[in-house]
Parts: sequence; C-alpha cells; structure tokens
Amino acid sequence: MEETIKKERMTSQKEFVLEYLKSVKNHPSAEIIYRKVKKKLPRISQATVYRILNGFKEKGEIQEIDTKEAVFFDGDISDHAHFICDDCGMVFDVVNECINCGVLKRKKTKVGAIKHYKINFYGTCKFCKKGSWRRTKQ
Amino acid sequence: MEETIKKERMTSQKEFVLEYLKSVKNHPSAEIIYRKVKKKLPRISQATVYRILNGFKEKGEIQEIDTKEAVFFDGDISDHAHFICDDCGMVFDVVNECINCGVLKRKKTKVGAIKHYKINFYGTCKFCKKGSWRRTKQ
DNA sequence: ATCGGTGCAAATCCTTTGCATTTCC
DNA sequence: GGAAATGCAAAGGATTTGCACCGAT
Repeated sequence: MEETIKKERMTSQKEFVLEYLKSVKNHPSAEIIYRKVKKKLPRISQATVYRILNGFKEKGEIQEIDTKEAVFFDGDISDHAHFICDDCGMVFDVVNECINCGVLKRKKTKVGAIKHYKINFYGTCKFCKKGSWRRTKQ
Repeated sequence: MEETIKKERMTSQKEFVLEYLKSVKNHPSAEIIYRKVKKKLPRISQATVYRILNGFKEKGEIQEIDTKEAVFFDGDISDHAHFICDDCGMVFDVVNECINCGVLKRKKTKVGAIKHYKINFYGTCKFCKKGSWRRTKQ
C-alpha cells in the first residue's frame, strides 16, 4: 500500500528544460519548450519533455497556466497574476495586487486551506488593441 | 470580410443544457452534462453538447473552469471564486473576497482592461482532509 | 550493477469537424 | 423554403503510456 522510496536522478534533459524555463520571461507551451531544448539535445523526445514538466510541476518548481487555447508553463513561481489576451492568446505577467485580500493573507477558505492559487485576468491586450500584432484567429 | 448576420434559433437541446446548468449547484463536465441531458433527449449527441456549451460560453451566459484534470462548466456567472481540491478534483464555490482589490475595482492592468477573470484556489478540501469521501487518484 | 530516466511509437482522451438530415422561424 | 442546428462518425491535437534500451549513481 505504501509507495517505495525512489531517489530521483539528475539528467541533462531535466537540467536544460528547467534552465530554459527559468531563463525566459515569457510563458512557453510544452511544444515550444521541446523545440528549444531539442536544439541542445537533438535526441530528446516530446514524451520526455512532458514527463519532466509534470515532475517539476508536482514539486512546485514551475507552474502551469491553463488556457482553453493552450497550456503554458511558467518558471516563475513568485507571487504574480496573469493577463491572458482574448484575441492573441498571449499571456502576460501582472503584479498581483490581490496579495492583501483577506483570503490570500489568511490562506484559508471555508472549504479548505489554500496551498496555491491562480489569478487570471482576461481581455484584449494593449498590442491587439492597437492592432499592432494581432495574431488573429477568426 | 464582414461576417454575415445570422439569427440564432432556440432548440430543445439548448434549452435543456442551459436549464440543467443553471439549476445545478455543482460544476459538471461536458460528459456529465451530456449524460444528464440525454435522459430527457435520448437522441442528443456529444458534439451538440460541446457546440452548445461553446456557444453559451462565448455569449458569456456560462463559464468554463479549466483544471488540468478536466474542464468543468458553471452556470453561475456571478462574481465568485473557486476552490479546486488537489486530491479529489472537486470544484467548490468560494466567496470572492478579492472584489475590493485595486485591480478588480479598476478593472484594468498595464497590459489591458480586464473584461473578466478567474480566481482559483487550490488545496485539500475539508472532505478529503477528513478522509470522508476521498476519490483518491493515486 | 541497479533501477530511474529516456526515446520511440502506439494508445488515449477530449474536443472539433464534415456532411447529410432534421427542424425552427 | 431556407438557413441553422443536429447527429453521426471520422478526424484532430495534445498528452500519456508500454516497453526495450540507456546511463546516472
């Protein structure tokens, strides 16, 4: 019934994926991460990238941003919110002004204690508004 | 270049889907909605349910809750947050105490104006904590 | 040498799409 | 009657999984 103890190993694949995620300021998808890391490690497979991302996510070293359009990853786990553009789908970091809300300071709700949370704002980003780089979908 | 004007029609399928979603207090998945509505309309197909849900979502009459585990729907579009249990995956409504945050009152960020937003809290729900109905996954 | 991690390909799962048919206005 | 919506089945896309091999400790 109990899980067997397993010591994790470090590999160049994990190293590069984490290094890449921690270095970029944007929010790449698994596909993008795969392509980037593949340049350094040509033999890496998508399955490995997915496995690595899930591993780091479970350990809380990276976070996932679930959009209906796509799933993105963020190597920045500091306290911040995201603004997701309804038009181009781009994800932007936003200062989390809600840190001082009662719930978030208390870290608890009637249903249970808050271990982590996600705050996503939606709307048209300033770039799409200007029509400057509309990646238009329809 | 311009979209042609099309007048939407009401159908029993749409009626039942919306009626169901507005009546339940929980957050069913497309699959659950399909099964429920199928009891009243045995010939309805999943594709129709998906089309209807997407339609209502685009019109803002219902909202979607994106979890990594699954996608859920919520017929309640009033201002509230969600607590998603890391253990059982269940989604609970939570009073949105963040309404008074600067950003949410201003409805704008440096990146763009906020049209809508989603606040999800994660943790172990009180039921799983008690071990009362753990739907345990692993 | 061991057993965790990887690569590959196949399998899964969820959602969307094409098209003929039905049905609402 | 004609456009819109539906049902069905097939397609699609993203992620996971099984398994033999590789390689970190």
